[in-house]
Amino acid sequence: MDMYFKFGEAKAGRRLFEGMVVRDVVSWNTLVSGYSLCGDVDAARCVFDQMEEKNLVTWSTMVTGYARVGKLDVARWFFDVMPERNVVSWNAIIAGYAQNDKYSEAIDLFYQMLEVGDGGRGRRVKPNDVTLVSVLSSCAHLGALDFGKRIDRFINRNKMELNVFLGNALADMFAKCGCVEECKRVFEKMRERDVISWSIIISGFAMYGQVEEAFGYFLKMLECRVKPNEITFMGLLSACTHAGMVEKGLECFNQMENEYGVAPKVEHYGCVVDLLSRAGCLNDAEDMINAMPIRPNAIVWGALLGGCRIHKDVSRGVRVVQRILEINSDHSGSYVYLANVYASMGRLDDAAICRLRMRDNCVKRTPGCSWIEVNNTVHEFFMGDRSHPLTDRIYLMLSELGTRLKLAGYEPKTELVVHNVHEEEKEDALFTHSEKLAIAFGLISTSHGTTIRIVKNLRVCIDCHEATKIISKIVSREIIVRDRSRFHLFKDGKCSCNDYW
DNA sequence: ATAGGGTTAG
Repeated sequence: MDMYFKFGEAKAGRRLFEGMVVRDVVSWNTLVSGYSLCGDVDAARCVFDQMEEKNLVTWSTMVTGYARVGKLDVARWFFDVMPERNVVSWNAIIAGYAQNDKYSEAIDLFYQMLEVGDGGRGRRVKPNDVTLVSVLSSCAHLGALDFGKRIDRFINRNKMELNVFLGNALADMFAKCGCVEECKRVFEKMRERDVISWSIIISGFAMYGQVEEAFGYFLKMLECRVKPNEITFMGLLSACTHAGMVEKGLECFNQMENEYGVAPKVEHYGCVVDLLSRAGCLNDAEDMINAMPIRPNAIVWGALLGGCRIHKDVSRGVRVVQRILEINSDHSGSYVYLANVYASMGRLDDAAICRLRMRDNCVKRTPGCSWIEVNNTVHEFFMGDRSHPLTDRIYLMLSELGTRLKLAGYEPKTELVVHNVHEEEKEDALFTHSEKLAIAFGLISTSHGTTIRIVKNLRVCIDCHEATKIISKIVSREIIVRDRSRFHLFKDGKCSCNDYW
């Protein structure tokens, strides 16, 4: 019966169930999980409501079913009211949160799992490898290295075997938390590796712009006769993008289909357009979009727009904005670009109209956010944020940094700030960027010489990048920033990205 | 027998 459901044959599964002479709770559960597997939670719920005898499995199935379709509140309700819970029920709800991008909540629940167990009789439930996979994946997304390291110690202390799932999750956590060497160590230690393991280590090196290592592992992967997939090639292509290696990237793009039989998807085109655009090959980038066999999305055009901004190609930029707004009228980057172009030409009225249009369409820019983990707590900062308990000391540190930065020759890069404020206000706006707040907090709350690790949701801005380089020198600290697509290692006044990002 | 897990451009 579950075979039918696995192949999406819900009706056949149901017919088989109807024909059964003796039905026990297991056959009912199979029916419920079958519907849930096909994505039809409502049907699963309907069966659930008809069942007279329910057990742990029935309840857990409902938790998974609702989580799978993104109805987390309902999943949580089932989890909260179920009469007893075992490790699988906990895993179901934790995975549900993690898979719906609620990483902090997933980790909170993991803590609760350790504390309360099944809730009813106070019996503790011990996490297993499946639990840790979801928790590690959440750490990876949050960049929560300290917490990830504790999970690593838990694995070692309990002598848990690094199976391919757990090993992959652990290696990916290290890669995404700024420790490629640890990622490598885990990868080498794993007894079994699949295409996902190889893709993780390749994109791990890609995030640091280490092309040689990324392609080195690609060659080893081929030697081990593991077939690369579309995600492996995303890793390789983004390695080329992060290092500005146009020729190698194009070669890789051509080979993926011709030699390895992996058809490029819109994501791969996006990556190559980004590669060409950053390098200033705007004609080639635009030609590539126009010749694509699949429909370009707003992200592909957005990559070209980014290049127009870097290389100040205004006329192409305005043309690209039109194409983006045709596809997605909510694209905040386009409005901001256009407004800045008008403003820089002195057409302030047009700039204002553009911003009004953005507001009328209720387009919101994603607010910049940075966070830093200190003593197992994640501290989050937004631009101009004054909500942190240590705000006074943070701003004191910021102004001290400001003075020392200017002495060291730093000049605020105000050109990209909105154009209707005074020069001094622009500088203030720059100086309270979330990234600088997080760095200032890191400086006052960690001991001298400690590496500061920041994670941010957007790409690092040019001014923060310049400022962070100098800060790393004047305070003699390594500062590691993970932005939305790569790592920057600031040390002694320089950044590992060589100012290419 | 029936429930739980990892990688993807901007």
